Amino acid sequence: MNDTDVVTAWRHLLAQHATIVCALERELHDKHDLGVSEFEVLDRMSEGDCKSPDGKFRVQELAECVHLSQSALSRLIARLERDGLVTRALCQADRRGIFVTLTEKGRLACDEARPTHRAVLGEHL
Amino acid sequence: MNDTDVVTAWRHLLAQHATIVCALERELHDKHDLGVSEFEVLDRMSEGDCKSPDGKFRVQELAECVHLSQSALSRLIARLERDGLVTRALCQADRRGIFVTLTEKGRLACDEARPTHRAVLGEHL
DNA sequence: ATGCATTCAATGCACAAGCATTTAATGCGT
DNA sequence: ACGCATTAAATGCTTGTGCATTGAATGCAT
Repeated sequence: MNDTDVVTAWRHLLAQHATIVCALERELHDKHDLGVSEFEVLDRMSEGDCKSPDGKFRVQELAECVHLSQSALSRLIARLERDGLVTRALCQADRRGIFVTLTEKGRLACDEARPTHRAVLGEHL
Repeated sequence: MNDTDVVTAWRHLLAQHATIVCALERELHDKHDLGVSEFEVLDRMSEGDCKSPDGKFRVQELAECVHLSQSALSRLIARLERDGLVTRALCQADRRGIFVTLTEKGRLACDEARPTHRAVLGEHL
């Protein structure tokens, strides 16, 4: 793969990313009052992905899942908690860590938003 | 393409994007004191891409090129101008618009950074 | 047991991005 | 010629992000 091809591929990736993120942001925000990253986190949690061996969610792991920094995810979780979509609970085993859990409201919001999410992706992929 | 495949493809795209942007940001910043968007704009200009029919660069067109909003690009251009990499000049034909031009310093900076940029892309694509 | 390095999450801070608005210039219709 | 809608770019404002730091808890070595 020569330089020109690499650059072409990269620009294609950038364009796709920009288009889709932008479309998702609009749709998810308008119809479900959710940001892309917010939905991504909820979606991962509802799948039981990024789970600790003990079965709950740690900030660190969720962060890697959605390609955000630890601090960004800390604040994102704070927003989700403020909106009642997740709860933060102390982890007794290691009291430095916290467990993040989907609330019923959170699971519901995610389930409602998922079709929109999938539809937008379907249009563009 | 079913839902699962679409989501898999999307997550792959997100992961690639995050990894590459992150790597580019680090390398370009450390070695050339440039951000990813900054380089992208300089690179496009050095190619003569995103050009007006009359042969100069308008903010609007550059913005579309690099998938940024008009306001974001306005400020980006301001930063590049502050650093002496581009100049803004009034457009006599339509004095609402401005022409953005690469300076010699800008062209040089871009030429120096390009190998780094291509190398990072090569590693990840 | 005590000290020290390490780890997890939260926070202060700086900065880039988008939206909405503003300012200036243009073109069009009457 | 005048007003009015339109367009280009800049700017005020808010928000999300990352880096660096902090604070608390842990584990390990002595």
